[in-house]
Amino acid sequence: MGSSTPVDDRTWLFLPCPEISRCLLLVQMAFRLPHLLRCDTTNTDGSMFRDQTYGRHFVRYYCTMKTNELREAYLSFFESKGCVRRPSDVLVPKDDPTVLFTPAGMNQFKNQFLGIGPLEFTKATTSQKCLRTGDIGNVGVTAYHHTFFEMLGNFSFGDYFKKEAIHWAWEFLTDKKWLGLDPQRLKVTVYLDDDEAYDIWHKEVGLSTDHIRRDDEHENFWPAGAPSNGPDGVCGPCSEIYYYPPSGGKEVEIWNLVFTQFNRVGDPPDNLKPLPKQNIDTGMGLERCAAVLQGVESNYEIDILRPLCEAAGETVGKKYSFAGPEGRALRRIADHLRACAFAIHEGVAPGSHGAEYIIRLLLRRAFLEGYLIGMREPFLHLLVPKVNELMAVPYPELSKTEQTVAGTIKEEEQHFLGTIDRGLGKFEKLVEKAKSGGGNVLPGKEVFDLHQTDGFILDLTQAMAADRGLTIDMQEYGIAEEDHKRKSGQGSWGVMAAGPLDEIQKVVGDTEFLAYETTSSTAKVVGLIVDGQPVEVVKTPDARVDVILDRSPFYGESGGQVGDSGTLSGPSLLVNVEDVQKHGGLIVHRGVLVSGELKVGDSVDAQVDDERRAGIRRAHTATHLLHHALHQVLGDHAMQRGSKVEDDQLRFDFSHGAAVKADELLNIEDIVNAKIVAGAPVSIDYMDLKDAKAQGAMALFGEKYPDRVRLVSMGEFSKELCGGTHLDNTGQVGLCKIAQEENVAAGVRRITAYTGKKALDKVRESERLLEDVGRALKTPQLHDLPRKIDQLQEELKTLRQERAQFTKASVANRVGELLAKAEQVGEARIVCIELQDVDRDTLREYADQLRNQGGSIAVLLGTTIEGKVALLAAVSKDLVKRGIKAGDCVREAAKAVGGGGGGRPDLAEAGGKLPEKTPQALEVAATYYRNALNG
RNA sequence: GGGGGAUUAGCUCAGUUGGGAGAGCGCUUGCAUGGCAUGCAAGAGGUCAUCGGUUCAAGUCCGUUAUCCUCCA
Repeated sequence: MGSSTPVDDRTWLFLPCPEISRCLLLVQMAFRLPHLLRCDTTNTDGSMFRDQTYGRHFVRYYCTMKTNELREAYLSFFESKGCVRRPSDVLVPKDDPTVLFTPAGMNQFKNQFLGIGPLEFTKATTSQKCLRTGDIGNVGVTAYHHTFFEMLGNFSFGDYFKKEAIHWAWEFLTDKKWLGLDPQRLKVTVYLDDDEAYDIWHKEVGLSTDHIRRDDEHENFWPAGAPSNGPDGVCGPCSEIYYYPPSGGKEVEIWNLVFTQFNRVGDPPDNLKPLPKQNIDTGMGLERCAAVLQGVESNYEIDILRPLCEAAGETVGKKYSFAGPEGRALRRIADHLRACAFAIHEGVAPGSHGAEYIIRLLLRRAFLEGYLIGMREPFLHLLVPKVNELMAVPYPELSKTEQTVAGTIKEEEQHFLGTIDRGLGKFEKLVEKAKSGGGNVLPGKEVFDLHQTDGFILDLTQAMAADRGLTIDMQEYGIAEEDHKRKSGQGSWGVMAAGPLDEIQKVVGDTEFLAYETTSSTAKVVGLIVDGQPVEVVKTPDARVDVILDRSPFYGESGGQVGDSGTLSGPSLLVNVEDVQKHGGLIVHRGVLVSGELKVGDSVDAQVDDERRAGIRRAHTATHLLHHALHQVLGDHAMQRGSKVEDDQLRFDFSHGAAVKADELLNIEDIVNAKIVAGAPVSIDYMDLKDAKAQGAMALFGEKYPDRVRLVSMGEFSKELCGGTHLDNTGQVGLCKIAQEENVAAGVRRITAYTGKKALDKVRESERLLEDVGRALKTPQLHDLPRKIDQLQEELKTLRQERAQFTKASVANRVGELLAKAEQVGEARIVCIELQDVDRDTLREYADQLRNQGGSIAVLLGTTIEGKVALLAAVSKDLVKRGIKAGDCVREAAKAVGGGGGGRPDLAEAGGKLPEKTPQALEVAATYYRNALNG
């Protein structure tokens, strides 16, 4: 490729081009790319470029608008319009149960759109990292599909509306100071009857009518099709902006302006009620727009993605080119890996549930692309540094978790290789079966079963089947898949609609939060909810009720700390509060009405269960000590990944690649308890987030923090951002006992520990258990127990062996006698007798020895075991050949003792419930054998 | 959150309609063999994960618990 390099760190981009003069080419390129800085068709020595990807003639160029610059330009443009620049929300929202991943820029502003809570600003702009898996099949195939992408957005909460949104979008796209795109290449759409938007585009912006199209509710309404099909809630028409590339390729939707102006209530007609406050929600795909500005045909060719595709190619040993045979696979690897790296960075490791499962799926699909190319060892993790390098400008924090993320990915890759390995055996059997049946189709049901139980992704099975000239019955597969989906139960995503709690909050505002200062106070009831509906009064005894107070000493579950419990009381009124949750700024007391009645407006005494709160405080402070100890013993990578703090017990998840060794665990426990004994003071300070970080405070990646944070410090060794309730001094924890260490997801370990009273209880419990065992084994010296148990087991084994030998010997003694007394029918003998004090094994031993020594022989033995009859029939091989069947015999005989049985022709067993009838059963058997031998 | 599956010898795994617990590798011993993954023979090694149920009889059928794998949302 060309020898000269760009003047700064800009990356050359490449396009095929016709063989034309350099001058003409420059004009053409300048026309295409408003930000073109430099372009070339030849090397400095005048020779033509040669490249297998782009052919003989291509142009090499670079332009000012790198993706990072576009992102920055967008944000500063809207800042200049008065929007507040907000950081990207986390990719995996922890406090929004309606989504697994942030799907769009507006997600972090849900409450502002719904009018819940205070408005710190009325317009905002963001570049939001998003993850969607709905179109995963298209990723790598089309030019524009991603799972992970960034969305540029500007938002208005009752501030500016259509006019500004449209004008600003146009200004940013076409003004030479900003993107400077050719207006002739832009066309827009509006919703069918949105004349307001149409007129702004046509009359104010000056777009000619052939550049404006009206589209229906499925194309130009949010949510799509909402007027006819719902869901209920806020909605509105959209206006989309399309770019028509000079290459004549397909148009690209680069910007969608959503005008949320309605609240949908029920089905048409007249179901769209105007909202009192109108909002703006716009989204511009960063990668798409970058592709337009950089003059490339696909998002995967832009400066922050193409190098990743190329790096992916290198790790699998293939050269990446867009149209090359591995192009699609490498793009998928690049896309999925980017998504996984970001999610894992935020602490969502591959797992079996929720978001964690999606990440596992993405990672496995990415790995599979490499596997099908021929990779048989982990390779994805090698690309993590490349992702971080390309995304370092907007997300510098990625570098801090690089090792953990790469390690987690590597572990999952190895894990998946193991899964593939295990499934291969079953797959081979399927192939065998299909081929031996003469067919070349694998049954869909069994292929799905392979997928469902062994994680064999369909693509893999298909590829491997194709290698052997087999296909899969996809229709049957589809049926099995549907069936599984139905059985495993489909949950529905919540839609964006305000619930009764939001209504209450709009009226009364946030609950005043007293939990840091006190555990009891008087308060006024400002809202009651029963069965999800707001009510004015509750008087049914035992009714479950959610109570909202104007102020509350209760701590609502958050930051891993469980909600308080306690009571709300008044004259002749008692509500048991069992759980307390936070909903936005509200504290929701979930409880049961024990007595009296509760009305909105009532004054109540709110009393937190002090003892339980004290236990929670012990556990929470101990959690910080544990976090500190983990860093000391395991290293700084042992970052918190989640926690659950309860009454004197805690669960702490952290990243660590391997099981924590026993001695490490002891060491951790020692450090925690040393810090407890040290009695370090616990202090709480409020400060700006950046100051706290400057002090080295530990914060969770992927957690959203407000600008003012609460810093919890213990002595000089621990500083964490935390909203929980803590002790005044670490000494008050008393004791911390680690109970368990386990694996929860790839690269994530969990420690369970107890504090205070429960720690003591746990120790006592195991002591008592040991003492019980010692008593049972008559070993008062507990340290003798392991030896005692070994000794007893050895003894038991020896006795069993001796007994078996003894039985064998005693059987041998009697067999001769039994044979001597046996009934003779021709050449054969019949032995039908009852034995005393023998078990089933001994009966078999008799039968074996009788057959070994008795030549042609038919046997039926009976005995009584635990009040029930046991019968065993045996027939020597020569008699079996004559058609005498032990199974038939024993079945007949069993009827006489009220039972049934069966077995093989040479040996069969049966039982019955009537021991006193055993002689009759023996007679039935003898008769059966006689008849059979004579017949 | 829900679904499917697994758990049998030290290891890897078979085990049909319920009727006598198996193979390969490894281990021990003996014999053969001057050498590499040597050959032959014998042997040891099992709470069939757990607890309960059905049955005359459960590794096998049903349920519980634990651990692991896996899928769906």
